[in-house]
Amino acid sequence: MAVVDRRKQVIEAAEKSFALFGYKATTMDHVAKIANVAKGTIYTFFTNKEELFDEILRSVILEMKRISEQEVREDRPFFENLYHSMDSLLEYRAEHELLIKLFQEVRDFATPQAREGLEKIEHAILDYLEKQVERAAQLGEINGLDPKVVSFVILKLYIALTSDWNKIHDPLSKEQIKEFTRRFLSGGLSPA
Amino acid sequence: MAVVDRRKQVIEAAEKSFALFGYKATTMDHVAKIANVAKGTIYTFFTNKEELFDEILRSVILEMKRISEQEVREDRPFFENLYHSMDSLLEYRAEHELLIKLFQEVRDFATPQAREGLEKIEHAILDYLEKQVERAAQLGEINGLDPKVVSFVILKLYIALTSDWNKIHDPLSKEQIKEFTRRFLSGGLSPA
DNA sequence: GAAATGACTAAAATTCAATTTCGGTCATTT
DNA sequence: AAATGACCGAAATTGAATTTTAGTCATTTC
Repeated sequence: MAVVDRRKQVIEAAEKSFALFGYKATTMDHVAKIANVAKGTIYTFFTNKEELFDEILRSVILEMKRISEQEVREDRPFFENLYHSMDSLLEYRAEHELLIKLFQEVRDFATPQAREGLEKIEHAILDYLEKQVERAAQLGEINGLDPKVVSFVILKLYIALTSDWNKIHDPLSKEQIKEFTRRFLSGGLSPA
Repeated sequence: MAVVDRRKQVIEAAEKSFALFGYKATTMDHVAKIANVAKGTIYTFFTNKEELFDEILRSVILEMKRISEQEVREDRPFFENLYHSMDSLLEYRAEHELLIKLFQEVRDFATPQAREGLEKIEHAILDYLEKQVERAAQLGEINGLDPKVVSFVILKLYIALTSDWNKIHDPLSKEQIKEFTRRFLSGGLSPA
């Protein structure tokens, strides 16, 4: 198109700035500058800073959904799909600049908007996980425990192994995590 | 005894004050006042405020150990013992004034000493849990997954169900938690 | 005349010096 | 020898002055 797409410019600038400086330290003036746009222009597309942030989050969530769906094959067993989904999801979570920055911000400054943002992402993951769990339950691949609780516990399990664990021990390798979750989720603690 | 036990007076005063005001808001002057003792006297027993706090923590940990051991019968199955231990432990954690105050303090002020205190307690629980898990593994009651990881995951599972869950949903009843953990730990997600 | 601008405002955040609080000491008292 | 509490310096708190920033809107641009 002949005229520049200012909305896109704003979004791209905001993506960069939020990922680089986090929510609090991103100023609307700065976003406008990077976007090569006057500040007022931002407000013709987004009612305020939080809305702009929301837009970025929405696209992150969409991207995460796309990534994890890539790993799912309808004909593969639930555990296989689950492992690949969680693995790529948590890798994304651990490597995406914006998410890293938001984690830091929550830890160091407790910025409410950053916390809420991460909660939204976690919620989206849970929603998606729940659907997979429900499907597996219907196919009789897993037992009938409440899918809401099951998906919640699965997510917490993965976070425990990939991140909480590292606060007191050396990180587990991907192979160790895969092996542990496979055995733990498929048979619990019962002897083989 | 004829002479008053000043050490005991100090400890009791500190227990009260830490439980009532948390770490940061407890002043040595105030502890001295409650204990009916001059401030200098405290320093003949404890080198500094952190040491005094540590003394209180140590007795809390001892009390938790006592409580959870009360629930363990060598002749009962591992899962039974585990459930009763965790249940009483987490109930204690949720009801003990000092621990409640420390959780608040970590949440609201991020006081390092309060955080470290809670970490010490969690570590003590993990140590104890690990021993139970090792014993059960030796008896062939559970499989041979790494006891360190298993106990870590068990603790995280209980915390997920008894406290994390409540941040987004109505609390689960004790019965629901018991039933879920029993089925989940003994058989994973596999169909019955 | 619709879209874009950027100077402007009110509110929020930051700074910093003055003041207060508090952990820890130690000369004196019991 | 044990206990005390006035005292000290460091750290935390306060609040007034200053700066920053989200959001507005009269003006300009195309």
